[in-house]
Amino acid sequence: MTQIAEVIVDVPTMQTNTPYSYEIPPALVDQIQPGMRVVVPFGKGSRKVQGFVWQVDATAQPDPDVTLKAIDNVMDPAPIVNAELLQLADWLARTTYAFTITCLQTMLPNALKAKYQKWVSPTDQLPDDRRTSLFGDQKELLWDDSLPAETVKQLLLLNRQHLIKIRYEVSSKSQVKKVMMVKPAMSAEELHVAKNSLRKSAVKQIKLVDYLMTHRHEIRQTELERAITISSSTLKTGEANGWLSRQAVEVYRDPFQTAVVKTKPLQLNPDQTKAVTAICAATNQEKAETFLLEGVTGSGKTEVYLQAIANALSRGKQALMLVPEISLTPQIVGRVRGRFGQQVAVLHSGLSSGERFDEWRRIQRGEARVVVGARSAVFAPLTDLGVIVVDEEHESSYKQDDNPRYHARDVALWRARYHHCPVVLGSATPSLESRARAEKNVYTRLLLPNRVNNQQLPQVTIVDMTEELRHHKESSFSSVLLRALKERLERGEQSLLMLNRRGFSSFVMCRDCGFVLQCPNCDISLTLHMDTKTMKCHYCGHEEPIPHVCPNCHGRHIRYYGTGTQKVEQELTELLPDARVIRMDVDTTRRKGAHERLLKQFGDHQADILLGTQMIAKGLDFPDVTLVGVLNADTALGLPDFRASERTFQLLTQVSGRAGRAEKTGEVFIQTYNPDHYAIQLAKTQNYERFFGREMQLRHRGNYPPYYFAVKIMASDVDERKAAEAMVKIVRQLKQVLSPQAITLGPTPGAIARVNKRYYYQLVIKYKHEPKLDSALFKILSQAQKQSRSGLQIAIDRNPMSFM
DNA sequence: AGCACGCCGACT
DNA sequence: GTCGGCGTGCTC
Repeated sequence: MTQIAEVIVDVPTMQTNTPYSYEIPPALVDQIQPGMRVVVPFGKGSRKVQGFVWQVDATAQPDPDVTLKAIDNVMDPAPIVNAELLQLADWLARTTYAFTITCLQTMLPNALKAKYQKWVSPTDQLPDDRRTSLFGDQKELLWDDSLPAETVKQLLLLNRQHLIKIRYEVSSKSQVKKVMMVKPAMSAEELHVAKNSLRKSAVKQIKLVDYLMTHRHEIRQTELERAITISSSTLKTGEANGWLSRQAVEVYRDPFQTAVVKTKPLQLNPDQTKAVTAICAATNQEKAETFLLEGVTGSGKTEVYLQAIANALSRGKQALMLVPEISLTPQIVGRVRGRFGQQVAVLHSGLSSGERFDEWRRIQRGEARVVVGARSAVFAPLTDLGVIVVDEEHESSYKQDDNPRYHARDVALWRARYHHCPVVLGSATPSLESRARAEKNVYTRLLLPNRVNNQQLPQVTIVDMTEELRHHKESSFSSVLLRALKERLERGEQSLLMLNRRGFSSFVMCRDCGFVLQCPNCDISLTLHMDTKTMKCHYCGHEEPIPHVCPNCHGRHIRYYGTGTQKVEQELTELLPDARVIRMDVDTTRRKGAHERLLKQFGDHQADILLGTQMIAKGLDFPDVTLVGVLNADTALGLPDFRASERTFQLLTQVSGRAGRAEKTGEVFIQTYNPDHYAIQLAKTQNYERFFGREMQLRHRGNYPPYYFAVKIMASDVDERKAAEAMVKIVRQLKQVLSPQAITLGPTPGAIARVNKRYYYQLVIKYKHEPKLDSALFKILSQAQKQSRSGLQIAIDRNPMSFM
């Protein structure tokens, strides 16, 4: 009886988002297992695509109306997606409205994605003149986008006449790095004999034989060549003569540049001990308990994580620690590696695709038992988890903003249930969702109320900028902040200056007519960049020269407005000419490693002031920083989003925590135009509990999460009318299935109505219990697929991070 | 996605 | 009368 494999094919569409049945050829019967990649024929002709074996079924009842095709090839000797991750992919696809294939690909390193190539070759029937004009003396021709249109036309015609053959090649992008190793293949005595038969002039060969006689272990070919200055041809001769053997050995690319300094567990304070004990108990009892670990900056959360991980390891289990990308600094990685050494694998965006793949394989093979990484590391192929840590659990970067729109925290909770292990959600300012669950005892709350060594909380001053504006000329710096900065310079202490968000600043406006330079593709003003002397669009990347004359009224009074980091830097050098300033924003950290380099410079006291965007608020530990200034606390508050206050509070609390460590008390200045706003007032005293209470009231009153679930539906099209029409149709359709309790907001144009020449419309639905919503949304997606040819795109975001 | 089929306009 | 334009439907 023929066996049947259910295969998820690499064709990301709604219609193909289901397993397809294939016959397993007899030769592959005992090889094919779920989770392996295979090559299958798909569609008409001989087109081949990659697929994932979803299920192998010996007793499947195939649809008698379709004749099954057979699997072409197996791409892996063993499954690369285990049973757990297959199940997870299925769950992800169902909960995020994404294709199963997209979910599978998201879980795996990019190196395992399929690479497709199409090759054409002439048949015997192809006339010789056509053959030479197309193929020259080549046997095969690569058919890709680089082929001229004329050639493509010809090839299509010839294919219709069956005069050429098309071969589809599916391969893995992955490249296992190999190095050539050399080792002696003869005994020292035999080599001695060989040496005597050599001519005196064969200097290099004699050198090689001498080396082989005295060094009996395996060595890298490149190392050997360098050590005794011989070339590879000498080695080849040596191999031919049987002196040595060469072998290509698989190696891992080592992403760690720095050496590890071994560290010991630190002494815990009573609160930490309580937390560690609780987490360890859950690990030991194999209980999928979720802990919410609340502790301000400097309260020693990391040490709790490390000891919980150590316990899991001591039980023979593995551990996963998620950290927001932005905080995944060498400092934090070093701390984990210092404790657990070679067992640690790190996954973050700074790795090359090869390095990432190698780290992934180390995990897959069980060589790495602790994984530290950003969002996508939540899919690390660990098979026996003892604890999962999600640090800074409130961070919005845990949510992926394209398909699959998953939240790493949710995936972590899923995996914990699967592995029967605890999850530790750590934060100084938990998300309202998590804190609310702790309130209802769904999560176990663990508190670290004190800073280690009882450090003082910083002194926070709120500076009313409207007041400042009345007394002084327009400046990014209030007089109090400026005075404080000068003091630090005199005392040789360091300061952090944070500018809230990059985009809302530094635009160009004409003083005469009020014209603001806009992006031609998006509905947003262009931002001034002094370094490149251009105007840039932060959404589509459009770039154009800085105008000196107003394009609208041709007046010459065109001026810069707002504050960007560059402008502040300039202002700073004017106000404090002696200060050494490091600017850190998306522009200065774009290059690989730039982020770390700047931080190291600052840590080494090569600068007095670190000026930057949000990225300076996270995961930095600089003991000599005694002043933190927030230049514009409320840019986020002005946004029409239900999470605006939460974000502002979190950011201010976090950045304030950067001031003053050890014996030096820190000072914080928060400049704002909304000095009485509760998010700002409560950040001043770092009173999370009061903020939580206040914000929950507002969320309750406004029917917002966590009291309501939400789903956001976005439609976009180059034709504005089509996007709007689609949205209207969707609303009408949804209203038929929704109960009267559901609340719909919109449809409205997107916060930025046009991005990259596409118009955006969106709709948010708030609901508590809508059993028919899910299937209605899937129906909308499959209907939209039919229109996708015309350019209409529909995206669904469940539990969106914002309603904008 | 990508391939084939199928139905209308400008050419030998 | 045909070539080939791209709208539509389907892929085990």
